[in-house]
Amino acid sequence: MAKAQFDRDEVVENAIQLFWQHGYSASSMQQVVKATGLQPGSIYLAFKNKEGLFREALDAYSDHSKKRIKDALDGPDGVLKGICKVLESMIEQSTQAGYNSCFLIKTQLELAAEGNTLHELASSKLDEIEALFRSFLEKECEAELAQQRAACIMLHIFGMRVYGYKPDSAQRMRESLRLGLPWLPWDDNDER
Amino acid sequence: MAKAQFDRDEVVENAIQLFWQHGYSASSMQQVVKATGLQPGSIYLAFKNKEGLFREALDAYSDHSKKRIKDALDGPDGVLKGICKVLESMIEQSTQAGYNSCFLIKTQLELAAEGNTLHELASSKLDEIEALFRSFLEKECEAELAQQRAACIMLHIFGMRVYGYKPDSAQRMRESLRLGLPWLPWDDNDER
DNA sequence: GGCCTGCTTGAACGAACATTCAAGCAAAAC
DNA sequence: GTTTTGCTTGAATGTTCGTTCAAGCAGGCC
Repeated sequence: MAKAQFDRDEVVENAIQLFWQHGYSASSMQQVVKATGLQPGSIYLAFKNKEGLFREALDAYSDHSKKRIKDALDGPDGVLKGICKVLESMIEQSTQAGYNSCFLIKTQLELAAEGNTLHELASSKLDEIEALFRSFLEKECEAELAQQRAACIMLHIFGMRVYGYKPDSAQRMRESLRLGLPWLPWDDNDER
Repeated sequence: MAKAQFDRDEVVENAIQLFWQHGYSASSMQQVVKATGLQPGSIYLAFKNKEGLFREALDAYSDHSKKRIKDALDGPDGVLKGICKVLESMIEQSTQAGYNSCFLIKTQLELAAEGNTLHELASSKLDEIEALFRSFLEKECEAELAQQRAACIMLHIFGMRVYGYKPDSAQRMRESLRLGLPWLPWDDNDER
């Protein structure tokens, strides 16, 4: 018997790039074939169909995101400082050429029709990220406050993921974060 | 010569509903034909192509949005109170069945490829809305502060337009707004 | 060595896509 | 009343879509 001759993670990584950039509907299987280097038959055997590959790409993207957040919040400077770093890195991303918001948010908006399973998958992944912030915040304050603050963080993240398309918006976003999340230990040196 | 036998505004309004719900790529001309009641030939004569109709829909949606904001901020209770009302009405919208974020934001994210003219059109419309808030705020405070506050409002609006998909998020959004925009005259009676 | 198993290949499929255009038609112009 | 003008019709166009599948192929197993 022959084992799969491709690296599944690498294929999924390429799929993330394609789907993240163009969205679900605007990514054709022809583009997928080109981006992954696989032939149609191999893709359909390994992932069942376009939706299966997309689902796996969304999963992998979400895992990366959660890992990055966990690592930052588990870091030596503590939870609150870690949150600041995560938020600042998102601002940083928005200044780079080819900035593309967040794959989960784009998917949630694109496939927002009621009951669409990919929309719901993206929503649940975003919920998990909010739950992640909440669980870390519960080390710092009581449960209800932690939940409210996690929601407030998500609202600001969502805002930045859209506002980031505006050129030269980084400074404005930094100011807004300091105003909207005053309980975070902002470093004024960051505020160039 | 025969004049157009359809009501252009009505057609555009139907196009808004379709494109707003499904996005640009996932709306087929067949669906457009059904939604508008026009035959393909009439659509192509009147709007040139799918992109032309979409552009006109985006224009009309943006005009409606700006008008609603202007009316609220010109209202008898003053600019700041008007802003509160606009924001509260957005929270209200998110609680309704079939909630669908904001057409401009969805378009900006869906067609985010560098240089896409529809992406840029949506971006410029969002900029105009920010400029609208700024011009009204300049009646209340100095220019630089007005600009910063307008940006902060937009960030919160963007956040709500995404966070609103989460069930039962209305109360959390109200709290976040009061915390993030403390210079607005919030009515505690609204805070059920 | 010869069979089996299961991945790979890529041409082919029907369906759906955006768009076109010749023919039909009705109101305006004279 | 006749001609002209320009919107409407809807079948047809060529392309691209997601997906399938028979044939090819190569390592694992006896």
